[in-house]
Amino acid sequence: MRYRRDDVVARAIEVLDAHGLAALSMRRLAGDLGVQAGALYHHFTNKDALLAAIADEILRRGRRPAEIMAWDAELHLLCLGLRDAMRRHRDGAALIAHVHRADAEALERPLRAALERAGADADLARVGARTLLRLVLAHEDADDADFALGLGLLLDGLRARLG
Amino acid sequence: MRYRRDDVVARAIEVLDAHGLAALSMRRLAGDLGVQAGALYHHFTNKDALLAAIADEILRRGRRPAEIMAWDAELHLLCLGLRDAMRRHRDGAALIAHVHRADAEALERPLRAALERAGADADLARVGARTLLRLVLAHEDADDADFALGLGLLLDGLRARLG
DNA sequence: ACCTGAACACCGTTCAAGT
DNA sequence: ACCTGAACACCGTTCAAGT
Repeated sequence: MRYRRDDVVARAIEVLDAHGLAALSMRRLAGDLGVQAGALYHHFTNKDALLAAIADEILRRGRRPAEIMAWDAELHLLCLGLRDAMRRHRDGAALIAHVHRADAEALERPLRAALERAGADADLARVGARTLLRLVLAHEDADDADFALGLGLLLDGLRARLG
Repeated sequence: MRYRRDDVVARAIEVLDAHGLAALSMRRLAGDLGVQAGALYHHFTNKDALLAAIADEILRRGRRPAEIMAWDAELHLLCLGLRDAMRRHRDGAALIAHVHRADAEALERPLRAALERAGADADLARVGARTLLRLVLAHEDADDADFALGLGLLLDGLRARLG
């Protein structure tokens, strides 16, 4: 069989959903595709690059069109969207958290941008974005009420600084 | 050579500090001690148990005597203590975060207790403790000003609910 | 109580060579 | 462009047997 990069990502997401992140090894995925493990290195420079591509695809699928709204409502919606996207897949939060360690920038950018539009300075925008993102990643297993409570705590803190 | 459990933990912390969490394998640690890898399973049921013992020891070393103070000052101090303890070791935050995944309870308890003493109900105490802990783990690499800012955000949110 | 020796069932990664 | 075959240098874990 011959595959393109996107085929490999799609199959990797299937393995993830069916067997979890711990089972998603290069060898296992290759075996699933019916190719040798080394063949995957034609598509990705290493495993982290594959995981990043999976995270990209998961987040792309969960992306919704931007709307014009108040900054706190926007942050709320961004966090909910992120939470929904990652909860659609087994070990989604663990995967996103792993990728976030290597590239914090990409995930935090939309949150930071919303904070800056609300008048936050660079420091507050950066820290606020990071803290919100960590909150989302930390509460994957929490129910919606717990998540809303944690998010409310943080948004209150931000409101106290941004009016 | 013959070792006791505590010797192994102490040496593991040395390996951690010198070479990082990724290099801290059972085989490597055993080699460093001059024993076979299998010998470690006399002291720990598995690698996670070893990592938990390391985390315990790191946090034990960082523990300070309890003082009587306002709940928000106490939370502030607990978070600072946790941050200091884990920053004393290479990959300290990653190690604590890993152990926290398996046993969230132990690390969150003191934070939750402080929140309950402040009048928080069970939900707010649980979510507040978890969010604070995640904040500490998330900002290992941040400078003190960024950390203080993130912590301030959250404490403001808590103050708004607890008076 | 603590360790050896040896095995089992895995990993990620590289690379010359093939089509 | 994509894959094979085979190797390299590792993992965590188990367990009978030794002292």
